[in-house]
Amino acid sequence: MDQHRDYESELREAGVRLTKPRKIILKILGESQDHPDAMAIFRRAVKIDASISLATVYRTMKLLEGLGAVHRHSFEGGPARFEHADGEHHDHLIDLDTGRVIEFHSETLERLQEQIADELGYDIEHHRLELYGRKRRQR
Amino acid sequence: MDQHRDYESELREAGVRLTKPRKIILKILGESQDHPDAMAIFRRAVKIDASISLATVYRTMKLLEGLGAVHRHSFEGGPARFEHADGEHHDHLIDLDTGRVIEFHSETLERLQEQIADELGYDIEHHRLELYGRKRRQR
DNA sequence: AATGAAAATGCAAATCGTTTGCAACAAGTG
DNA sequence: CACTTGTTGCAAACGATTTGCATTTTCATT
Repeated sequence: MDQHRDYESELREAGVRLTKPRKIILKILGESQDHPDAMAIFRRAVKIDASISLATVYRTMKLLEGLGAVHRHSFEGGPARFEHADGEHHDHLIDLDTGRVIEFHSETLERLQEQIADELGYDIEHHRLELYGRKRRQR
Repeated sequence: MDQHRDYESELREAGVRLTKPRKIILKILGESQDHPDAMAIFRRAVKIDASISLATVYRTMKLLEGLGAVHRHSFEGGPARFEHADGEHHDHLIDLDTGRVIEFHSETLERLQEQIADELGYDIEHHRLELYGRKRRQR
């Protein structure tokens, strides 16, 4: 789909102001390939503008989440981590040794979930699938 | 498998003392068909013994989790919820309107997950699959 | 049944991640 | 450039959970 959404325009259209902290956070999210938590975003932001506060990071993440611009993930034992909502839907495999997050997608799996919910008489609003594992040593 | 594990014996074998609070909590867990959180367990426990403290509930849940006697689930937005580890593995469908938790199991789904992890070069330690949905109105 | 060492408890204070009230401030309109 | 309103930074509040510590319990031993 849209590989490079123009979040700044989207925000403006949504009627929210394009402030300095927001621009900086948006930039950071765009450049992040990992899944940073609020504190990590805050630390990166402070390097660009020392006056940014952690509260604003949290407020901005909530705003962006509401606008569908970022996804919030609450992996086991740890603060929420974020990723910008570019790209397509995927699930996550968390490396228990490094904390690294690997994204994957399986259409079969998606359909299977829907089928299961359907059999239980439910419509899925959203779902959460996380695999926690360790790199297989050797081949 | 084991439909009625004798947790009291297991605890003793594990070298932990069978105290009054622990017996009460174990009893509550055994009788709970829902997935109570620490506060709910605490409230039920207080009815049996008014001197129990919330801290002990938390400590006991951590202990039981470590012994594999209970599973801890951190569903979206809310405190951790627990269930005793009887029965077989299953995943959860959370009713967004009522908060009710419905358990389900799919061997196909389990195998699919393993296959995906395998392709990524990982061994799954455990996983978390939660479907969030609403009851389909009508047939 | 009485003894004692070790473990477990209750309480309150501390912690972590996150949210909020409020006065000062900045964005976008005209 | 001024005004209106949204947004910020700060610090205090928050909910869930954990912890330090003095006091109680458990349970193996007498």
